Amino acid sequence: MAYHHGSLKEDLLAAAARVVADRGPAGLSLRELARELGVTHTAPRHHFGDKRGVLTALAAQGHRLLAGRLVAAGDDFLEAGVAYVRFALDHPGHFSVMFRPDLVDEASEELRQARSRTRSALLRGAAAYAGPSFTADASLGATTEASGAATEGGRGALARSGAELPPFALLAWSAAHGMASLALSGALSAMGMGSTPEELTRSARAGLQRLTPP
Amino acid sequence: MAYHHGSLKEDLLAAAARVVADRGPAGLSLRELARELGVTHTAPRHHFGDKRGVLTALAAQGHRLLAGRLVAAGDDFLEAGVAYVRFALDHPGHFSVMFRPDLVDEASEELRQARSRTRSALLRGAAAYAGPSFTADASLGATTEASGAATEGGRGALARSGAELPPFALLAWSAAHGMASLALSGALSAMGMGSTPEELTRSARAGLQRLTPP
DNA sequence: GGAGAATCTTACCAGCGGTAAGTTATCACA
DNA sequence: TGTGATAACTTACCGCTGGTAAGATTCTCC
Repeated sequence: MAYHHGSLKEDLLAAAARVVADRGPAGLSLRELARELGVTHTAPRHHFGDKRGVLTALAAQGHRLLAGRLVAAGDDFLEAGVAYVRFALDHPGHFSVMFRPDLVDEASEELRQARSRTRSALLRGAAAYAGPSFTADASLGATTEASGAATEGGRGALARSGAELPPFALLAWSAAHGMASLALSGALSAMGMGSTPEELTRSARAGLQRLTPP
Repeated sequence: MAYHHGSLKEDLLAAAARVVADRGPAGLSLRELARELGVTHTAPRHHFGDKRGVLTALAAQGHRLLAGRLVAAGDDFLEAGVAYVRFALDHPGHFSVMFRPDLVDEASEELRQARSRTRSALLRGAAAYAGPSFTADASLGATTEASGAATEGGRGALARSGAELPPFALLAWSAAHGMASLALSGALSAMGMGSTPEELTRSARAGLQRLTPP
């Protein structure tokens, strides 16, 4: 066994995603991860600092993935919502830490940047749906990795002032988020409302269609 | 100090709700709770078995409270949604374990009964909104504590088959759940969309109003 | 007042996250 | 080519946690 693992950082992240996916963030043990990868339990510390660091990196990676999917859905509000749900089902490990500020390092610059992309994509979708009265910044740069922190200048009213996010947009985001959360946590089945991913996708689309812009 | 604490079970539950409310389920330490109440760390075991047992009791208590509020909101679909969000904000400790089957003891009869009340209340609200084409059982018995397990007979189509919950109802529940979750986890503020409880309540009402029944 | 059950304690175990200090490999550069 | 700096990883330790087993104390009720 080589002293240098080679790709410990990536492997740790991938293993963490897998474990979090089926045991939740609380069920993650750095020592177990390290054992699995054949290193001692202090090796991860070098790359991520501590457990919080691992979850932070996972969240950032997730935000980059999600933002990419939302942008790929284009200006279609419905498809963006569906894409949100599908992302959660496809990457449950990432999803379950992405919107949990209590679990991550809020000071992480990597996380802030990644999260800002998701935020922009969400606002852009809402703006497109709401019509010309709201305008979001078009230059979201969803694919450039090292694009630096998003600048606040040159944005539309919607993108600039989050607090004034129109209720329908907040509700739509909440709906997609809630549906994904309920499904992933197993609450849907526990409440006797089991659904396959396919049914859930259909329900999301059908439900969002009943939501009218202001 | 008396050997018998007197109300250890209730006190433990109340303390647990408080701790979970501001540190999450993972941040709960039975030992810390026991210290706080002046007993040794094995005392809780007698009442709840283990940590999972505490969270299970908390979830069951929460479901009874929530079901009560939903029933109190009557057949008004909008108000039920708003009540859902308000409940989450009022009882964050309870709420954060109620829809997390991974954290509780699924075999608990107390939990099953409590959860069944919430389920009935949710379905009843959806049925009332959807109109006479869907009918939910009227005898939900939301106040009788020892009513026993809900019988499956004599229910309307909506209440009987959860999988066929109409998309708009699932979306509405998801929206209320998602909004509450995002607010409680701090994700709303983290994404730059901070909202006070009052704003959130208004947004929930305004958003749900944009949702049309089939 | 005595039997039995409920309630709580003492003593112990393995596992976890985290820190400090030391070892080994790789890489940049003379 | 070799050497010094740095990155990558290890060993050894700490306190805390949840959980179990076995025992002590108090209450209940006949």
